[in-house]
Amino acid sequence: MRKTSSTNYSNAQELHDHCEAAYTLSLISGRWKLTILVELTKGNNRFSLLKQVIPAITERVLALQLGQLEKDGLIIKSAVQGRNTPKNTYVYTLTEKGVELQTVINSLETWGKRHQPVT
Amino acid sequence: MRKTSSTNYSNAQELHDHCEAAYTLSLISGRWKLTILVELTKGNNRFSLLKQVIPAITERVLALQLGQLEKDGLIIKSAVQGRNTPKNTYVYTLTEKGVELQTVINSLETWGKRHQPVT
DNA sequence: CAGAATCCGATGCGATACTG
DNA sequence: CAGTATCGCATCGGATTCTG
Repeated sequence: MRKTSSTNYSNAQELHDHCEAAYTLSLISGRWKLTILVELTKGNNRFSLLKQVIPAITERVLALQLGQLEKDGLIIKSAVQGRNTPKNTYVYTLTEKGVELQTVINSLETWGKRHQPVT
Repeated sequence: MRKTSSTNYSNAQELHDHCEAAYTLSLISGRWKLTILVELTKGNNRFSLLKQVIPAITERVLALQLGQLEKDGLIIKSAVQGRNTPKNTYVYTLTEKGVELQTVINSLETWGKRHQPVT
């Protein structure tokens, strides 16, 4: 439920409408989104797998960010047919859009490697 | 004044420490930072100029984001010597790090151009 | 297995008014 | 000119508990 009337909202909206970079940025701005995308490319494509490899994330937030990534068309959630255990199992896969984000992530990473202050 | 004890904070910290991409992302994640960086490359390098070309931003937020960009070493703020009007005038210029961010911004923009749904 | 529900603290951004 | 101070609302992310 968004307050579509707030200046906050409309500012963001307008920004995304005429600045492609800002739009792209908004899709990957979430604490765990980059991590999730990376893990998906590694093949960790189920909810429980993601939880395992990203221990610090809570189920709530994982579900939240997966939902946003799906809504934004970066990933697809599909049900898995288990023959004898047809339970609620899903796999998350990257879409074409999601795969092409790799380029962006790479450039973020390259810049970070060059300029992140040593800790 | 940060609550360095919160999980929220430490999660972010650790993420930035071992994921270069997330670190880079954090530096440009602010509603107006991309816009500011772009305007700086165009030569709109003073506080009042930035206000003019980005009418929707408030002075508070402009000062805030300029401060963060400076703290992160992306821009430098330097005083200007007016001969007869040596008032408080400053120019903001991109550092080497800031200039090299252009590559990243370009890739964000390229992706956005290809994939942003038409409105 | 894959979440939904509820609660809450931390942060972000906008509005307005004031200042060296 | 270039901010700072105070306020208030909205969003984000974490903790915990419950469910089809």
